[in-house]
Amino acid sequence: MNALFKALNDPTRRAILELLRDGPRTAGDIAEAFHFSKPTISHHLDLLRQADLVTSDKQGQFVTYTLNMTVFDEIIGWMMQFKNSSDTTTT
Amino acid sequence: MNALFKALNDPTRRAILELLRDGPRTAGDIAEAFHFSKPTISHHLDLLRQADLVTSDKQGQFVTYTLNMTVFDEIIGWMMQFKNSSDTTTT
DNA sequence: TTTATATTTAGACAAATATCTAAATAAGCT
DNA sequence: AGCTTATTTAGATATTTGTCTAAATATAAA
Repeated sequence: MNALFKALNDPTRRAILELLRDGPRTAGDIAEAFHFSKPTISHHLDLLRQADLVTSDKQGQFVTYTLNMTVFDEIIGWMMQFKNSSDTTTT
Repeated sequence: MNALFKALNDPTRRAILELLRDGPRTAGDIAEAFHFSKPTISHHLDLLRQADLVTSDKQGQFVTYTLNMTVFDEIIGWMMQFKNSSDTTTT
């Protein structure tokens, strides 16, 4: 949970997730989409991977990153716990 | 959105939110629930307020903090955008 | 085997963050 | 007015974070 919120607490990393929403991308392609150095993007990808928000897969020289959507359920669940806290109505 | 994720990126602040789930609390009551100084908790409450996750209301000497649940919809909405990214089925 | 390409690792550094103590502010009480 | 209680503000400090350049690693191609 800690790694998850940590990973989400950066606009570049959130933008990377939004980019991956359109499909998997190689590290190089992701780096080209931003005005940061490749090592910087590599570091961001590492944090996203630590949070399990993305998976990586090496094919030859290329490393492809893919969005892992299952984790979002965890956060949504955490959020939901607040939504209904003082709401006693039944729909 | 930035202030929101920033506020959520700290275990103490998330614990404060969970505490407020059971109802409003004064700054002092919240501080007592943690092993940090009052100024530290005051600062955390400030960040939560900046993110609009809580509201504060001064009654005499006491400041009561209340969970603001409407903001959670914003995050849940952001999350949902990922859940359905590669899901083309219509329910 | 040398060269080129893709990516990560290492190390440095400035900026942001979480925490503390001391002091300031504000309200209530005697 | 003076004292007490509740909370915030100010300033200091150690840690974490985001970024960079240079170097290392790994794969492919010639």
